[in-house]
Amino acid sequence: MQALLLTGEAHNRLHEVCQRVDLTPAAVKALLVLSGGPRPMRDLVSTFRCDPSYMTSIVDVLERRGVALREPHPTDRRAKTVTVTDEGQEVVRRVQEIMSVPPSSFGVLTDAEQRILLELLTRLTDAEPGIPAVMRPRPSAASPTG
Amino acid sequence: MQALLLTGEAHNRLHEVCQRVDLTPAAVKALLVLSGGPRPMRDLVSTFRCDPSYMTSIVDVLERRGVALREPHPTDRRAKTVTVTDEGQEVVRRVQEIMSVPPSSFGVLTDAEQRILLELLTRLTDAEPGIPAVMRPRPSAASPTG
DNA sequence: TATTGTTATACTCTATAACTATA
DNA sequence: TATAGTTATAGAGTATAACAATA
Repeated sequence: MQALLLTGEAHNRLHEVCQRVDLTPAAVKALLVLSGGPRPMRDLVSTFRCDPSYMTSIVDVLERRGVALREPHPTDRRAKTVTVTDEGQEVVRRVQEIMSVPPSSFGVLTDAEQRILLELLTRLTDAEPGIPAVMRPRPSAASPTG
Repeated sequence: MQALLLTGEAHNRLHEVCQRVDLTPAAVKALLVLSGGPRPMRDLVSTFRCDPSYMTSIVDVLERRGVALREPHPTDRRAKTVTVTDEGQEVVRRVQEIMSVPPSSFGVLTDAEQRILLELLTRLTDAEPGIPAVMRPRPSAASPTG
């Protein structure tokens, strides 16, 4: 199961990931959402419920880092779509690999208990509107660290 | 059960709490830890793994707001202990009351499932070092909002 | 010499206001 | 007139460096 509880070990792990891939936490989250397919900035703004100016600065980071690209929107000339580059997809894979290893504390639960926890959390997050699909819990083959 | 998953609704709730009690999120967290009894600044610094200068500014907020007090440490004259005032204890009660109502998404789980989730999360957080007692999950009489 | 805490400062994160271009 | 996005700027949040007092 994914490192869902951003507390203790998993919280530190997110910062570790950001250093490893040389991106800020906000940029990593935006990149994960974008890995599902190109989107106009305004979609990102509504997904993250942030100010448009802040999203501009986040996408600036993604472009400077070479992991995403602004492109003209096909039908609306005011808008720009943001697309993940090949290097960006590689970064996404690295992030998901690191974050999919559960914190070592998961070792105190049996496999059956981990499956139950996963199911309950999945239903819980499904019932919360506005959580992007890539950030919802889902199964993983990995075993706990530590 | 407490609003443990700081995602979606519960995340917004924390910000709502901060506005209601006129404190920053960091100050609320420090106040919760201090409600367990007076502590020297250095303890808070190690609990929150932050810089001492930042803890100085957080305790400044608590003192200006009248919810905590710096007092001389009984044996170490370099140190200061931080104590919650009566008004501070009242604020703690209000914070705990608001945060103990589970997000409405918990309504998708049966009571039995909520108890299982609580047990699993309790064991998980018990296995994570460095999480202050007041921030661990625990039972609550309240029903989900919404 | 090491530790507790503060001050001054700087850097990161995020929002507001004013603006351009397009719908 | 309203919407998509940018720029410039300001405000929170958090850290680093230098320091005073005490251990």
